[in-house]
Amino acid sequence: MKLPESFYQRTNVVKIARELLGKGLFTKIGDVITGGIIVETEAYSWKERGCHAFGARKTRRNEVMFGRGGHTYVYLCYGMHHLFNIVTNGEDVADAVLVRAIEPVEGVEQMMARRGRLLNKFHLTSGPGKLTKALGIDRKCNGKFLLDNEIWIEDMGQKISTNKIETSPRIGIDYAGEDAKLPWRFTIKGNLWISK
DNA sequence: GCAATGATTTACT
DNA sequence: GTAAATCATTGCC
Repeated sequence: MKLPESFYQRTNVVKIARELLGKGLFTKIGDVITGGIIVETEAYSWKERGCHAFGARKTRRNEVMFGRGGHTYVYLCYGMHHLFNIVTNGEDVADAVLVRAIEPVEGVEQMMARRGRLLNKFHLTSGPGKLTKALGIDRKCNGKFLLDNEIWIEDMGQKISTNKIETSPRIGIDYAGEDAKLPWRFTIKGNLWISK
């Protein structure tokens, strides 16, 4: 069952990031469905420097973050990796959740083929750039609605208890100064697909 | 118009 | 452990 629009449109992006753990992320591209369980997320808000929309600075790249919650924000980093975000909150509030890692469930063969067959399965989706490649997400997927049938999030009926959730500072945003220390990264304790 | 750079991954010294 | 790959977006000229 897909998560309802109202899930994304709540105002607390940190809480949404935590609740997304254990949910299923799926894509259907060229009639092939691939996806898995979300095991690692990070929250971003326009109120802090780590976010592209810091200070409510609206540009063509990040404008989708200013839309209503429930859309995707896909962006190319380091010239070769796509990063997948989920827009949250209401119109004109630029908050988003970065999905950093999933545990493969659906279409594993297809994901291996996309990533190249030389890898062991723990490297398949254990990082933000890797999971987008495995799921076939690229910048053409920017701005998709999560209740359509190309990219969506499902409630897997799986509940992650609070003591299974680990919080830590976000990764790769040293330039954000003090904001880089915010404990806005969430992982499922002990899961093997979490990025290092 | 143009140069600088990043929410990363991979391979190599 | 460190460096190269590689390009859309950004911000300044």
